[in-house]
Amino acid sequence: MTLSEEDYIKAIYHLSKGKTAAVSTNAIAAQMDTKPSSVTDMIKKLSEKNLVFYKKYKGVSLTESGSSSALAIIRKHRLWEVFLVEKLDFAWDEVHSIAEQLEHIKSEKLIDKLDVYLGSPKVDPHGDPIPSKDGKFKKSIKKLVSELPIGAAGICVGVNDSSAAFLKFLDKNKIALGDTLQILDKEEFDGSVQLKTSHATIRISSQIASNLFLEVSENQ
Amino acid sequence: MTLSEEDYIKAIYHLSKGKTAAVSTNAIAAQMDTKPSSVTDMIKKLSEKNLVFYKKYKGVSLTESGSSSALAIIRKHRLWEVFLVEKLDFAWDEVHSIAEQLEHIKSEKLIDKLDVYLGSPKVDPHGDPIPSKDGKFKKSIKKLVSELPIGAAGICVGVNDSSAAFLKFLDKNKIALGDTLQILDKEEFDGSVQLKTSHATIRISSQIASNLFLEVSENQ
DNA sequence: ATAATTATTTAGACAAAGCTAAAAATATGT
DNA sequence: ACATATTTTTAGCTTTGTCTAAATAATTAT
Ligand SMILES: [Mn+2]
Ligand SMILES: [Mn+2]
Ligand SMILES: [Mn+2]
Ligand SMILES: [Mn+2]
Repeated sequence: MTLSEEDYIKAIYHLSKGKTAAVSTNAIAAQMDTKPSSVTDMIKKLSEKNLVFYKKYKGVSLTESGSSSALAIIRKHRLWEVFLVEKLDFAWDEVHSIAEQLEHIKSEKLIDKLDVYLGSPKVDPHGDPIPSKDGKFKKSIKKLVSELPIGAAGICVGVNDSSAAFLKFLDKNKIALGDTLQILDKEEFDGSVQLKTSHATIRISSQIASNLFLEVSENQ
Repeated sequence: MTLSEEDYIKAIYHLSKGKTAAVSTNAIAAQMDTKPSSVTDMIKKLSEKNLVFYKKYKGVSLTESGSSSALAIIRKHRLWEVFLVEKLDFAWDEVHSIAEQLEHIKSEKLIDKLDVYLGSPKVDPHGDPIPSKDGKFKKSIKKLVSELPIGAAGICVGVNDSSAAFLKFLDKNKIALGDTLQILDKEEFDGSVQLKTSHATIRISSQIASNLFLEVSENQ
């Protein structure tokens, strides 16, 4: 598989995650920041290699083989992210683009040894689960503050929008990665949320609430 | 610079190291395991980008810019090799092909942090020097046993030929990476060498002697 | 000084991955 | 149901990096 094929397979995986329907050409083009015509070309190639099911005009979905390839790439991506943050001291919002490159390094032994070296982590620095070597992982336990019910608590593991303005807001309110946060109240009218942080109780707007991810315990 | 351009620049660097003459098209083709016509094509592109001096039929040599690019890639290659051996516990003869991929990852910050994490090593696992960020390094102090005079001693840092047969020979004679070896005598007739190892005094053939690298102190 | 050999370059082709513009299929609104 | 809009595909072109075969330059041998 070429680097580009790997990125397409990964994009298709992420787009079909959750949903059951086939993924559309335009959706892939948007995700990959490329043109629909290029996507059609690539889809044909992936179909030829039995990585996707493809019916003209009917969208695309991963085969068994495509799905396990996607999981292998995601495993590499997230293990490298852990390495960058834990060992090289990168900030969690700097590692994605580097891991986007490292995920394509070809050596099974390298990933096995990296996994051992990192202590076989189960989640990456953004709270996303790391698939095991055979492609299994706990279903995502990462939720937006806006999706959680009153009373729910969790560990802050990431943001949707990592703009400077938003990160500044978190800083000002002393919210950091790893902090435990609890939802005290939700205002139905405007979607604002009353949040208990490690330092204070604050009220955040619905925009903020739908940008902040918490890792919550399994049964939420 | 593309991955392929980087590999060509590195090959030209290695081929012109030591020698003053320009590097020939055929030499590059042999080193890169490709065809001379492909080399000519690539050389034109590199020349266009001012990475090499090129005169038709007269060979090629690196410009200042080409040379510093080569050193940056070599720095990355060797730092990753140190990482693989020191941190991931790879054997020194397994790391080259993986580093051949890792050397192309683009992120200055990544290499700076990797360097710090490894304690700014000065040599790679094969005894080759690691250029500093600004492209400086001690000239190679790695010599073949066959090139050294009687009396010289050094640390075993590598082999030319890593065939199973040769590695088996080293194993049988209890010669390992990091061992100190000393040349006790050289036979002019057949080039064989009497060698003091950590465990015994042995006689090695000229083939062996020209396959075994020692790191010797600067003034040898 | 020629002739033969070797090295290098050119010409033309191909596969991968992308693009634009146009055509065809599907979906939507009235 | 039909016209309009949207989505998807096709056709044709570009760039990068490779190849083979042929042409040309440089070197070596007689
Ligand atoms: Mn990628
Ligand atoms: Mn991640
Ligand atoms: Mn390389
Ligand atoms: Mn090395």
